[in-house]
Amino acid sequence: MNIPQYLTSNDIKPSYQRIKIFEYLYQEMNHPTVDLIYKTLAPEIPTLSKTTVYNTLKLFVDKGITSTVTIENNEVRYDAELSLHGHFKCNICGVIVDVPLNIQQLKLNELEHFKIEETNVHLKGKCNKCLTK
Amino acid sequence: MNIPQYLTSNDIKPSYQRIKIFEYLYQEMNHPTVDLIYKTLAPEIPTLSKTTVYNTLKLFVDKGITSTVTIENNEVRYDAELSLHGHFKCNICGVIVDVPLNIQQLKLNELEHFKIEETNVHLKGKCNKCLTK
DNA sequence: TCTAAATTTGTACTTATTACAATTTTATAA
DNA sequence: TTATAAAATTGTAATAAGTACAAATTTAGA
Repeated sequence: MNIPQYLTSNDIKPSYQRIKIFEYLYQEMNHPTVDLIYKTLAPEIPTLSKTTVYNTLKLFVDKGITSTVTIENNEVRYDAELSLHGHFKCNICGVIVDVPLNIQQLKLNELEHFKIEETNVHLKGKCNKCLTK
Repeated sequence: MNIPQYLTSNDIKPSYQRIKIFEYLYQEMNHPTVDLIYKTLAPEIPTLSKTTVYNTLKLFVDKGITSTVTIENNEVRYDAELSLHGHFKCNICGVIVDVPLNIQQLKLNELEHFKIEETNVHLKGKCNKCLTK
């Protein structure tokens, strides 16, 4: 994955900050919060501002290369994985894992005449690791 | 539905405020925010405090007679409907409608050894009403 | 190199929610 | 009925995520 090229092809000028932020999202795939992104990147980008992180993620979302995960109501998380999938969050260790989803599974008669533009599936509980401890 | 009795049977003392707040939730079924509950009830309960609305909803959630709907990340909504269901929010008019769900539809092999304690399905798009305008 | 546009940054502001102490109400026992 | 303790409610202050916006910096083109 050539990130500058990927950004350019999505109508985003590949500035240093944008490349670094997308690189982090894409390589970690850890559904980070703005705060985690900021705290992780600030040491290597000493001038980084949290506003830039907010601005950049908003841009990524607008351009369609990142989606938001609102599995908790007091923080937004970000995800560079674009295929349809849900999320499971472990209430013990806090890890968020992707869950493959078949959209067909959710097709519902009740919404036949509705236009569904966004599908979010959020599961919570205890992950395998924490259960076997 | 006898609300005082219902609250009592769920280990909640049926104070005037609690009865009124639950009554609103249960009768309107409109997935209100704290703010909407407060603004709606304040005229009939002049001494009502927003903190009481927060406290009361937290109590309802703890006791299991209300659930939260985090379909938007900047506000929590509340729901007195306890059966498993999802939510659809219209991006135009803002209405939130319940969507029946079959849990079986979501059973996923990937989470076989996970313990799922909560399932949230949030859909967004345009409702029938707004589409035909 | 100069200039305009785009980007980044820092500060102030907004707003949902929480913390907490003071007040009020309720329930109980003398 | 009255005194008292516990519970509930209230108001204010604090917290924290996110936004607004203007100033500073960087980038790109002439």
